[in-house]
Amino acid sequence: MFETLNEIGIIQQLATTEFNRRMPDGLHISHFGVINHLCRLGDGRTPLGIANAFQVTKATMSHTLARLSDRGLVELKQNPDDGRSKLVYLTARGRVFHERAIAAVAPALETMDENLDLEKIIAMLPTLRELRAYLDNNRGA
Amino acid sequence: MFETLNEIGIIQQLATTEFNRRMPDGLHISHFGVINHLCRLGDGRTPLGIANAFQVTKATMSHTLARLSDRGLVELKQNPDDGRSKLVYLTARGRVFHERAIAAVAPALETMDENLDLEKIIAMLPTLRELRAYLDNNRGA
DNA sequence: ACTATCTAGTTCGATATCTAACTATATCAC
DNA sequence: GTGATATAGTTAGATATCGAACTAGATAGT
Repeated sequence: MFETLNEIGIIQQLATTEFNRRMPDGLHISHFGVINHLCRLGDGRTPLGIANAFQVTKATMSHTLARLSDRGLVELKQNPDDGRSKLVYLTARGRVFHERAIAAVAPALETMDENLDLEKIIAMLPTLRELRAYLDNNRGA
Repeated sequence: MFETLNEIGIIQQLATTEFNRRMPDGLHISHFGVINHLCRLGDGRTPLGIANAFQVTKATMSHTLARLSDRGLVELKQNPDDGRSKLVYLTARGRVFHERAIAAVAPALETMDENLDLEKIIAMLPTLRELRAYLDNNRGA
């Protein structure tokens, strides 16, 4: 178990560093993650909802969204249904960034698909999801 | 592929945060990693060798070792065979820390073993190692 | 032997993340 | 309705990590 977690930690570190290098405009993969989430699943989501989707703290998401907002890639509006809350919307520039980021990363992903046994990698997904769900449900326990 | 990497990233984040909370003396899991490495495989290794084992930069390892040295958990000596290099040795306090850290983390790992399908998790190891090796060999490519 | 290149380690600046403390709004109990 | 508790988001402080620039020592080519 420890062995597996260790391997996962190293992979994540290598992958993150690699993808960060490829991100346009000096942005971080976490920024892409948020934009990608909003593009794929639709915008108008709350910061907390996005934080939970990525399993980061709301403080971290607040920071990430502030950066994205500074760059004009997203816009935060008051939630009309809840005075405490905000809703995050993509801007036109945000959608352009999404396209460019995908283009920057896609070649590396394709090369990986060609050089690794994709079937085995996809076969790990259910087990990885179980592991994630367990860790999520037992936080701070 | 992206899906899998994303899942791995989230697992690593949750696991790191969780284990960091459990580390004695406010130390970080990366500190434990180094001490554990030296305990299991023997000390008297170079900083760069340890950095490569964990796939972090030498700058990061320099920082980590400085912290461990401040706390008296390791000792850095000049390498008699190479004037540029140093060798890292565990202190008695370092070995005590190792015992305490193991004790702090073991229950959580055991609970995981009981609640998850350990066989499937171990079965992922070869594929994870391939993935790690690929990323390692294609850094900055 | 000398010079150019490579390697080991450190230092510096930037940044993503965490926890903890704070503000403001919602909800619930009575 | 009013007060206690819970939730959304922000801010402050700490730290691990990275890349780049630097120093010092080793190695190779001529």
